[in-house]
Amino acid sequence: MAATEILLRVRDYDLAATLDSGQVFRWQPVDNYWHGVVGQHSLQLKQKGNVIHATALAPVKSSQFLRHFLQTETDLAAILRTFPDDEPMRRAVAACPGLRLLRQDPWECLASFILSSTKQIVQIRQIVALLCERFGEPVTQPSATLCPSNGERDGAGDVRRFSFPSPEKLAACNEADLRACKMGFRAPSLLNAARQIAGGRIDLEQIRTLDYAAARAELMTLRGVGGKIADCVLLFAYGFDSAFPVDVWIERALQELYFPRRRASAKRLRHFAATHFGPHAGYAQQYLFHYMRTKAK
DNA sequence: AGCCAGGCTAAAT
DNA sequence: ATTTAGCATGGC
Repeated sequence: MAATEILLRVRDYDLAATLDSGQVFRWQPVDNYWHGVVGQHSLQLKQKGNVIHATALAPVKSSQFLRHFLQTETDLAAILRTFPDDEPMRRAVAACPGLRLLRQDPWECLASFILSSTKQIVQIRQIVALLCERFGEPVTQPSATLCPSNGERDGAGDVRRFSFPSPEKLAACNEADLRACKMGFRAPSLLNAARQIAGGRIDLEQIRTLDYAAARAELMTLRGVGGKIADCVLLFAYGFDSAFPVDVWIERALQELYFPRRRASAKRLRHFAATHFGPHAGYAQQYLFHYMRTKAK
């Protein structure tokens, strides 16, 4: 099969940490490469120093989609300079200096985070993988060496991959179809979101044109989408850098790192988060999240 | 066995 | 205006 090699020069970039940081759920390390899918492109990525090597398993016209997804032209140093100069932030950045935010497709991001509530990241990955296998389109040609007995790997150890299922595809499902992907009580929320979007009642492209507050309110009209999930989508898919998703890890981080003496209410923590971290608060959030998750182990 | 997991919603203070 | 069960499922 024809493949395309893409080389991207980067600086201040930690590809592995970024793909494994809980903002995306479909990338896995296989033999020194990260395997994943961006849109309809099946990709293998690896970083050597300041170069990211990408192999697209089918021909691509331009590397633009990949540079956009990876945000390789974002000046990370400039963003880090806007962070508050305090001890917790310095420690969080020092723990992973090349951690980045990606720029995801809004629907994939929204759907994935609807599935994320009270799930561990490993389980979110499993649910999303099942959803894509069942309802996505194959993005790699199943080869003659494909072993149907396990349905996943061919002779070279490669993994069959699928696009993320479209809203229309999921809108045509019923709740039981989705529950079969182990998503439990999240199934009706995902189904509703798919139908709202497929039916044009929510326009994910139009949300780009709104300001942060309006975009957030629009996403939160969806059942199963509260402030945290809306902020994840605004940050990871639309690039609203001021969005600061507050989950259990971040709540713990703020409490332990910034209010170690007294117990702070959830409201106080949210207010602190919204005012303390500056115009790229979302990046700061990602550093704190990564710091808390890695220092625990 | 029981608790908790990148939450949200509706009900109860 | 805040706090608290219930919600599926799986890993430990």
